[in-house]
Amino acid sequence: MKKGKPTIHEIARVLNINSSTVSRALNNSSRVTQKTKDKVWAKAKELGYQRNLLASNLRRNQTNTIGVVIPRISRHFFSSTIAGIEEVAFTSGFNVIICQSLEELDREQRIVKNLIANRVDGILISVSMETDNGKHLEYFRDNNIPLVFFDRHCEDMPGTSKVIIDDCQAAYDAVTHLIRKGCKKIAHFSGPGKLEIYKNRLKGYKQALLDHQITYDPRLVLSSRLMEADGYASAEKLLTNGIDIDGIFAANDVSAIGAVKYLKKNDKKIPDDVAIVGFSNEPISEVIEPSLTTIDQSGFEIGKMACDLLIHNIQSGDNLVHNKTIILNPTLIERESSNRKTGI
Amino acid sequence: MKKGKPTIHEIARVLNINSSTVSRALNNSSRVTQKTKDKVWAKAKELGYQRNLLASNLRRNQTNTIGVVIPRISRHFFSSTIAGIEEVAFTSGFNVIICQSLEELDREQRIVKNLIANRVDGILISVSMETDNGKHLEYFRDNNIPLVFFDRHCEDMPGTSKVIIDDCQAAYDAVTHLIRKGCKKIAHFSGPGKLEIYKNRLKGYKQALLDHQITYDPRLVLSSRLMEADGYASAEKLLTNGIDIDGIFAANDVSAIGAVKYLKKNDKKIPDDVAIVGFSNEPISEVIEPSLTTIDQSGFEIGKMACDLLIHNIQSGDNLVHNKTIILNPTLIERESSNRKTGI
DNA sequence: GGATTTTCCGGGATCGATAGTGTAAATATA
DNA sequence: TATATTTACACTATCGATCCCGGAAAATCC
Repeated sequence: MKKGKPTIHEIARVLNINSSTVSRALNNSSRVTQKTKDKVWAKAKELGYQRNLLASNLRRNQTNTIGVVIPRISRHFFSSTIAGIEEVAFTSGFNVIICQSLEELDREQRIVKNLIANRVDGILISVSMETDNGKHLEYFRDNNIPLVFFDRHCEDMPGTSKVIIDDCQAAYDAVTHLIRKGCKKIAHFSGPGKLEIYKNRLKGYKQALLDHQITYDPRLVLSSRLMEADGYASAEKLLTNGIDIDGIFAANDVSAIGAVKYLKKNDKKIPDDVAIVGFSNEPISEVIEPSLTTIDQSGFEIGKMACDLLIHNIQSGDNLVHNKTIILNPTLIERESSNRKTGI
Repeated sequence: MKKGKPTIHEIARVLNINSSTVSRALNNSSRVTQKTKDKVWAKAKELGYQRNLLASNLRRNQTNTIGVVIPRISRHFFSSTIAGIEEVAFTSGFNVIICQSLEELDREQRIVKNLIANRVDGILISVSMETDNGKHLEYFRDNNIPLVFFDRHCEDMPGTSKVIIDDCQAAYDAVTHLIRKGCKKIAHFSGPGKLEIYKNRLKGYKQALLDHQITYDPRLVLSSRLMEADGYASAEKLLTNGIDIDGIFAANDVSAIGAVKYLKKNDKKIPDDVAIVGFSNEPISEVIEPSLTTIDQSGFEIGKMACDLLIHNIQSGDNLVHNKTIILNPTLIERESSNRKTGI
């Protein structure tokens, strides 16, 4: 007979008290007697009352929700960050909306608009490969809504917090590791040049070569979107063009695995003919044969720190805290794909 | 000087027209002149107006949002379903809220409550391993909010749509495949007995044995939460207890891989000593050595169909459609882990 | 016991957008 | 020109919860 969901007014009507009192009772306000609270709680349970968060959020002008924008959830690194984010968010009473850009700027822009329309209290974002500026994110700065980058960030937004890893150092370590293992001609699979993280990984690559008196050869750097097929194609391109290499540093594991597959298929020995280092420590990198040397980014930690920072910014309401950058130091995980006998 | 975000009233005030007209103009209603629309659009852009979905949703009593509850996004199967879900949802103008239960009933209940409070228009759910009844989901049925199960469903909710695979048949095929390859003593790694899908996989396992005159030995069925460590432990348990096996049918890939790791470590040959079949076709199953024979569930298709069904139910508002069950037929993918020479 | 403070609750406005109805102006018709 | 009809917008209530203000009742004090 009553079709709609019960509201506080419904409860108020039945109990013959005012709806404000019901609201206060449900919120456990000190301005209501325990006796009244009990009555209200009982009746609410009886009617199956469920607070309408739309109304509540509208009135309070806050949603207790944070938006998370990532390229794709199927990447282990990102699902780890989400796990970290959710852990922190949950204990602080925040909800999380997860959105995937699928590496498309267009989608990312739509998502961001939508999060704004949904009035999230803050946003955590790791931008897509197509994102070369933060124009679509300016709204947050202008409206004083906290935003924290993690991992992939925009260089044109200086006044923004971020939690990143030292990509340059990580790449430097990876390449140095290959050099120590005796590699002289190291190729680098890089991502879209727009992205800071790939620029920095390239920078680390170059610096490592420089510091070890190896001349930088631009033909050895191949840019792509770093999917498995890209890694496969890049390896193929190098070998079929007769470009001689004895090591590969790939900017992610997936492309490294593509290379592994090509090399194995063409009877190249890993690591003895070509040693390989990936990036991100995807679970698959441990299982593949040979297992892949890679850089562990500890996504879970990054997620936790980014979310901590964001919530802190939300709760302090203080823009002065906004500009905080946390740089984590990733660690090299040595596995078979670089385990040569022929070290220095 | 103006701190808050602009509203339609703000636009109305500036243009000296009524806010309803602004609303209608922004919604491109035919009840407003093009001239007025142009003015409103221009001013909205100028002020950086962003519609407040909270208010809009409250007023319209619909959110254009569907809630998705899955055990964990890091599982490839689930991230594929999400991709399918998002594709369909997006083209129909729906937003998606993704939530992970992390296989905990407690979390699942909280998530569901929260989705209700957020007034989602419908919900897609694949329940956690701890979920043995649908009590926390009754609200949807009672309030006529569409709900569609996919993959993991509750048997105690007969009047609910679901998109599932024929787990029994898939298991039957998998075990028959092992038998054809010459296995006589096939172990089965099963999940929590509460879940329909694991019951059905066990059923298919038993039926296949029966149909091929192999006696069912309860000692060969090991239940766990099917994590990698569980598979490892299960394999260890079988071998150290001196239980002789020559085949394993695992109810998911992750546990199968645990077994692979244990067996390789203990110098058992796969597939000649023990042949293995997993379930789900996780990407890792293709990469591991030996590559894993498994069942492909085509998560993307399941997600698309489930979302289609849900949106149809939402838009028709018709409870008669609710009870629709779609059963997909999964396919066996043969790889090295079951590729024995010693077939029948 | 009267005055003052405290306690507890009611009334009404409000958040921002939208739907239904009302009304003046514009247009069409006679 | 007077009337009927359409057009284009204004007005107002509403969604459900919350917050500020104020008033009556109860408790406290002198």
